[in-house]
Amino acid sequence: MAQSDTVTRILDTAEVLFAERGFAETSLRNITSKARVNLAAVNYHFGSKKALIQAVFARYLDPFSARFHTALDELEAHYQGQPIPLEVLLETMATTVLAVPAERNSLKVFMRLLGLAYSQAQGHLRRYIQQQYGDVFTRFTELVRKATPDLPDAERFWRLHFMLGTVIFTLSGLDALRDIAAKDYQEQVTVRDLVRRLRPVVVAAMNAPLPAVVEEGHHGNAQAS
Amino acid sequence: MAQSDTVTRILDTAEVLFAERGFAETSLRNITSKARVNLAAVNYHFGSKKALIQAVFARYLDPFSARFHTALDELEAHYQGQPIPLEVLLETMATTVLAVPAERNSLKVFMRLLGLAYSQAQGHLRRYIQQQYGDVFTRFTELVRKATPDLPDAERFWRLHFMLGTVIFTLSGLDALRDIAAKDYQEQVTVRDLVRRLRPVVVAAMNAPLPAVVEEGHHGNAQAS
DNA sequence: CGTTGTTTAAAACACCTGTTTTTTGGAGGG
DNA sequence: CCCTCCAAAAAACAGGTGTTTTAAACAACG
Repeated sequence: MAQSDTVTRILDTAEVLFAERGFAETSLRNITSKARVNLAAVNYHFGSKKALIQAVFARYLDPFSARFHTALDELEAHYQGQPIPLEVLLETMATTVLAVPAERNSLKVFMRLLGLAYSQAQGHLRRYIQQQYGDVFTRFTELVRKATPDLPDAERFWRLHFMLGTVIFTLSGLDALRDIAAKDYQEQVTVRDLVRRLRPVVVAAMNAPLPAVVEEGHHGNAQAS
Repeated sequence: MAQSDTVTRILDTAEVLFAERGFAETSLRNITSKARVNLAAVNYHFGSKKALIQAVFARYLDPFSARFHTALDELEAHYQGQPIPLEVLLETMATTVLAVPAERNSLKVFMRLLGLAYSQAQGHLRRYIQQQYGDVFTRFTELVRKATPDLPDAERFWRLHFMLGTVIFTLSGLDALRDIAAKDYQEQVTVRDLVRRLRPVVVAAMNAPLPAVVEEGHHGNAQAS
């Protein structure tokens, strides 16, 4: 028991502290002291702080990836080659995301971590996630492509990322937003309530009319780099 | 010359490094050495690292706040009490955001900073921005309220934050996204191009149908804190 | 001229960082 | 029993952190 206990206690403590304060702002001593574990245990079991961070993510993303793959398998079997409606795809993804951390009641932590993965520079993390779980995302976007055949590829790409931003931004900053909302609207929102509000917004955004074509001629001081 | 030169050189260097690596990951020695300025100059001129961070933001947000107020003044004068259409409000905000850093060709930095302000914990920053520039945002949301009278207050609140997430997430992570997009779609996007794509999406999202009412009865294991 | 206040330079301060090494403890297996 | 193996504990390491202090340079003013 003593063996794995230390490892999971480190992971449990680390994910909470990371979610609360970010990676750079959380020291190994913060983690080990709160987990009542020796400082060297992190480097002993994980090798480095970077590896710890990746392990924290893997504990969420591995089950997510597995669940999502099987969910998509079932969808494809059910629709037998016909395009899966966009609403169904989005619903499936939402359900899977909500299901993964439900077992440990840590949906909030999971969302915060996702937000951090994108915002904190931490180049190694983005690379790790990309090459570890990129195929699930690729598979999903391919299904979305079949579901929205009228959308130009580039446009769909951007809109998917727009909506990714909406969801991650909202759910990862949920605590602060919830405080404001509760103060102004006497309403205690839950994550599931937010997902309910997000659904029509995301669908409408994906189905929005195409942007007006930009007039050629003076492609002026558009900022790059 | 020597007086203000040091200050602006610190600010110029700091904003770039902050945008690239975040606040905690950027040390004062990084800044001062790259700016070829003495280390103590930061604490001398700004007092602390926190104050430096706030000063970096103030240099963008002060002009933005001023410009946006006058732009809203003109809109209100033009529409004389009649509700200002949502598209006009959004367009005005976008124009103002784009106008502020255009003078120094630092739109990318501005966007990254906005993203960091929300994602990095840095409680002091959120508090500073809130109490320093909260009134502009309040004024804007009030105008949006008049522009969308059919939307329940809570729904509008959330949708505005959804769209805030979309914009900040997209524009602050623009470099990474641009790389992917360029690789897959042979398309070199500019910020202005993205804004053009964002416009119909945001409008459609704000005008999306209301979410289905949740069935009462079993308000089950919705996750909170 | 001397004095004053402001800016820069250099050094020191006290502390915290991730990581490594050394030492200790205690199960299994021969 | 001894001995190996693995985990934990304690200590040390080398370097970086924000901030403060001490010296020096320099302009402005009487």
